[in-house]
Amino acid sequence: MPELPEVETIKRDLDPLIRGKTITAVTVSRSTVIKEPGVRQFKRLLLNARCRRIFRRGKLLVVELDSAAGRELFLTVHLKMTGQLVIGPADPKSRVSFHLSDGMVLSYNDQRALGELRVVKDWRLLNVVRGMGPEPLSAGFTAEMFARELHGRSTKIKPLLLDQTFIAGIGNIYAAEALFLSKIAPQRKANTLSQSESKRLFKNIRSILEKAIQCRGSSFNNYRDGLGKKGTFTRHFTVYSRKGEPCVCCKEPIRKMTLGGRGTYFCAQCQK
DNA sequence: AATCGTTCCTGATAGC
DNA sequence: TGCTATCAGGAACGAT
Repeated sequence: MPELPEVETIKRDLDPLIRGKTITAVTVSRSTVIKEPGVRQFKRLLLNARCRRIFRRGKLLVVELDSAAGRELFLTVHLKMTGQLVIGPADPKSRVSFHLSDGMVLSYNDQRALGELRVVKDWRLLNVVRGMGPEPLSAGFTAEMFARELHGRSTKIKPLLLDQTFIAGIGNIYAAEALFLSKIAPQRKANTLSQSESKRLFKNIRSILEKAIQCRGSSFNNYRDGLGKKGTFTRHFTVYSRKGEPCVCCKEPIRKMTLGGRGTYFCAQCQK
């Protein structure tokens, strides 16, 4: 599932390739992924629009455009579980295709069609963006801020890390990996973490996200980067999807439980 | 505020 | 072997 490192990789791949390009055609084969406005309007607004840049906020991709009418527009893409945004030759499996002025095609692929595409005047007004928590890798977000926020919460730490209004961009894989690296049990209440545990978790969230970005993401199921290639962080998983396999640290079998409705992998021996 | 269930969706797979 | 029920989960939403 695309989380911050995967979405960041896509953003970095696509940005230099779409800058200044004009959208010459939009084809839609699965209209339900287009959430706003209607499909006709969606196509009309994007036709002959010019791409300025693409950026990321949390797990959301945002393409900044100048419309044919000279207005500022934003195409937002949330990949959810199986979404892919890939530039290259036309892809017959795509749900939505954006044909570009240089002959390349930006394809939105999505096996399960849970993703969401929008064209909006102001991306900051989207529900998913309003109230979104801090970017874990931004310089303005400090270990002290993180510790203070944890202190005020009585909810379990692992579901809290998945809460996008608490911190942006972390999903099921990196929450599990960061907690293992920090030796913190996923069911611990956030406000029971000591200062040193909070600080350790903060640092490890950053290091795991940075390392995953270096690896161009985790292709656990069907994630692909902006050029259609797999990421390699999957081979660095310590707990995620490793139920029954020996812990890399103590050899105890990795366990799986459900927390907040999500599969949660952990080592009962190492994580306290 | 925290927690739970429901919805969306389709391919992989566990279990009979 | 072959079928079917279950599972995977990001996020919004409503109920408790």
